[in-house]
Amino acid sequence: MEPESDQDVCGQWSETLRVYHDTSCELENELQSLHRLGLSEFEVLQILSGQCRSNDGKVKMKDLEAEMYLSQSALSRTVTRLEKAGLVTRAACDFDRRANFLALTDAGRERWEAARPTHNAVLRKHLA
Amino acid sequence: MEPESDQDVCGQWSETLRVYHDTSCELENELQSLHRLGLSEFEVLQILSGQCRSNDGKVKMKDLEAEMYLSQSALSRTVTRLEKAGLVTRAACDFDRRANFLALTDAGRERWEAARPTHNAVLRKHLA
DNA sequence: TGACATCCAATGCACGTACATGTAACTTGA
DNA sequence: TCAAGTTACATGTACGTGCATTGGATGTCA
Repeated sequence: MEPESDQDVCGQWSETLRVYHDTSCELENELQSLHRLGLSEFEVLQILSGQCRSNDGKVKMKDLEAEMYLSQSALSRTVTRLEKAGLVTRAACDFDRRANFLALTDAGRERWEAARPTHNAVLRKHLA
Repeated sequence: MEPESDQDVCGQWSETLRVYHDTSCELENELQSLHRLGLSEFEVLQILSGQCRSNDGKVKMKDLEAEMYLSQSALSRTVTRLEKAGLVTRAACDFDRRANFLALTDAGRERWEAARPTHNAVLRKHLA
């Protein structure tokens, strides 16, 4: 907890920028070219897959939003793209008809499982 | 150099995402509201100021591009915005008329010096 | 010199994101 | 019970970015 100079934090920020840009750029390219998925699309599939915290296969938009660095509107459109691609389904919630339950389709789970090794490989390459 | 599990790299990546998004989001907001500067605009001013590596006050677009995580086209437009705002000047290079020399105007240096404390404060807050 | 490749920067275009707003559904309190 | 406030999600709009292409300048080599 010693005080840090401006140079220190500046250098730390540069390093963060480097890692972030290099990694997310390659993630974007690899996921897009190998699996036709944008990075935030992959991240939605990842969460819906139950990989992070267990779920019964259904996740509300609000919960999804809380786990992602994406605005509500961007998330809405991302899910729309995934829905049009047949990878997720929107289902109305019986108890609160404002809310949507999202779930992976079979195709969605297959696509995610196919893309996961690619995602992990890039992370290993840049962070290991 | 021990092998890292998928969980390890995944957690590391989550942490990087958190730091990156929290920090750059607040940088963007603070610089915009207090100094009418976007983050990449500030970064251009920062480099032109000679803060990083010394320069004679003139920097070529290509050199700028090499120091930023921004495409050539995005950089070209960013500089156009700064030029329209009267913060930088484009000057043709005598020796290579393909190249542009960029330089801060007085207003550009003033804006950068005003914004620098804001930038540093946000970095300290998130990285210290 | 001339023909062709390479390089620098600008621009048309498509796309993803954030902000502001709209719409419908739920909640609260008198 | 109903009006006002709140919440969930979608959508209009503006904007910054990347990719592909263009135009002009420089380099290369025969």
